[in-house]
Amino acid sequence: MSQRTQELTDAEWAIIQMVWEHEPVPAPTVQELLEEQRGWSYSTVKTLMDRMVKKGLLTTERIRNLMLYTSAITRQEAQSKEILKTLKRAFEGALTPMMQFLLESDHITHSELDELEALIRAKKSK
Amino acid sequence: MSQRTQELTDAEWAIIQMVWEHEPVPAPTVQELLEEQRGWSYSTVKTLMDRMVKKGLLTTERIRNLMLYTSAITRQEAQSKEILKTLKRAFEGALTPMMQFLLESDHITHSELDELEALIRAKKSK
DNA sequence: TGACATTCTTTACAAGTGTAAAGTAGTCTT
DNA sequence: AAGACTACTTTACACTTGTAAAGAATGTCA
Repeated sequence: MSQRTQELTDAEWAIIQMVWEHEPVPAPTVQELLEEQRGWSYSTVKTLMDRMVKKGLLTTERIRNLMLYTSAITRQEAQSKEILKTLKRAFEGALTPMMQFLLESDHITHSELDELEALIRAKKSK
Repeated sequence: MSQRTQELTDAEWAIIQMVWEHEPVPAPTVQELLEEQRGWSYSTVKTLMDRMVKKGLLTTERIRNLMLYTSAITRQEAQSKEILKTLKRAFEGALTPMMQFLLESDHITHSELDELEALIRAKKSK
């Protein structure tokens, strides 16, 4: 059980985000947190979370009758995996074209550009 | 049929990459091109491609007995969709953290950094 | 014209995903 | 102790995805 290098599905992303922010957290709380955003019923959330435990994405600890869920992978790990997937699939592994694409997409503000410039400069001087 | 704003699966990415590079292209050719990489049989490739037609990702044109496939979305559209998905899922829509993550992650070379810097500067002056 | 070869079509099937209803069990309140 | 809450468990079901075998149709060469 639980070979990690799993990919997260969309539903799993929604859930694990909440877990990262609130862990250790019981399923009902996660359901409430996602109510608005997704409109999932308790059953749905609980089912998803239990599947995630089986996959090794979350772990549980039982306190009396309450199950508390905790993430089993870090946000960084998950982000990294996700980005690499996109990089491989859509850009055939080439990082610069992907960055370029991001820059060119119109969703970037002037101040974000400044920030990035600073980041690059910092990176270069290292 | 064929509302577009579909996401591509992994198999679909593999196929459409070949289509972009060789279109208009018949299924057997795509199968040969992917033989090495994926080891898919003709049936598999053909099934996938026909599903993609149904989804509006590819179109076909029949010449006598040969079906030629052509992409119905551009590489840019697909890349954009893919990146936005990652951005939304994994970075809650925040572009700078994602770029930062990319910068900090792997082996960006010095010259790539230069390139990016230039891109940013160009973008800013626009 | 019959035998190959090539390509297309039909059908299938298991695993994974999104979604949840219904039933059960334990806890709290009066 | 009965009823009401709350949380957990079981079961289900349709749709998508990866994978392909088997059969049908068409074209080609001897």
